[in-house]
Amino acid sequence: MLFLRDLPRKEALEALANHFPGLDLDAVESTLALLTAAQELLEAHEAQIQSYGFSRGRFSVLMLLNRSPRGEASPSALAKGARVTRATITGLLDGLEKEGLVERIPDKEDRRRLRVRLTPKGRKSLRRMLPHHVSRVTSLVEPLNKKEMKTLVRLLDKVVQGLKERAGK
Amino acid sequence: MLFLRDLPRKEALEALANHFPGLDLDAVESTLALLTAAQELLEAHEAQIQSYGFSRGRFSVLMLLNRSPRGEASPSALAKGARVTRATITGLLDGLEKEGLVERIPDKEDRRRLRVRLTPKGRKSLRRMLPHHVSRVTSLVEPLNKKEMKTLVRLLDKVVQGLKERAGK
DNA sequence: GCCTGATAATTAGGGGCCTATCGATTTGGA
DNA sequence: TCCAAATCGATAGGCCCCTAATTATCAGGC
Repeated sequence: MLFLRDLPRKEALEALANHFPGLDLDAVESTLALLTAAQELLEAHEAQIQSYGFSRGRFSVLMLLNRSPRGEASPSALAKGARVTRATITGLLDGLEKEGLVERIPDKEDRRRLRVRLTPKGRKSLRRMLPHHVSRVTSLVEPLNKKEMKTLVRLLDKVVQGLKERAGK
Repeated sequence: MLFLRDLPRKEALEALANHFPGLDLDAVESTLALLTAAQELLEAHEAQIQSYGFSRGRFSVLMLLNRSPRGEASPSALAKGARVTRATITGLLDGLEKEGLVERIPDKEDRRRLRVRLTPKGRKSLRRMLPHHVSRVTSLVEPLNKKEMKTLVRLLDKVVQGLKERAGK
């Protein structure tokens, strides 16, 4: 962020233009809009998840399990899916297990492994919040009509694509 | 997030449609694109800040100070600007002070207060990274042409506006 | 059948952020 | 004038996430 979010956008731009003459103000403005929107969206999303009483990490684990074949997955797979380290998964599972939402089952084929499984309570908990969650999340784009939605997807894909291409510096 | 990011978008949508018949798939798709993009953008941004050796919080504090009248601000003001609590600012200032980038100065008018000031070293540190930061951040929207930028701003503003309206439940 | 190296999950320790609370100070109304 | 409420920064304790190291197990080459 350029940390100008608190200023009216116009002033923010002028402030920047003063410090960095030759800046493409349209680019700055859209960047600002982009990053600000990104932050607001994720904050809103996080707040919603917390309203169910879960942290983002725990919610991720539950969602991933819910989607897996038999409501089961290895900690490593969960780590990959939730985009956190295996160490973090250990902690998340500790919490979820203590709440009785998941259980750890030793794997007899490979004794290094565990299988993590949703308990009935965990499944129930998910079933209670999922419909609300989906409808709530989906309502994010409610202000847009179909055509605008498609345009938004296209433009965001472009930006993200550029991000990935530039990732290798 | 609906935690379908790892699936090809088409499959993700079908998976959802199975569980929630009657869902507006266009809305889901754009929501998915929106949240995914938001996360990727913020992650890239965070990574960039960390490449300067700062946490997001510390970077915020420096940026806010850099913009204030005499490179000074109260901890409370910094908390508001950086969108963290005063408790968090205390910790961030501890770190920045230890690195010699800011200093805490007692306020003689109101002895509850402090003034936090950029040290010359802090100022120098900012000057070194700011141009790079601005150009790098701005390059996010490089893949878009002017018209697309304006469209993106308009659509994102709509979404964020809707977010705020819905904030009061 | 062993050793070497990979892989699984955990542990240890750290940073960032939070809420709740505290002690000091200022302020404003009776 | 005085006292209750508000405000300021700091502290305590908790959760989430990280990296690095640890322990247990497995797999492949000899």
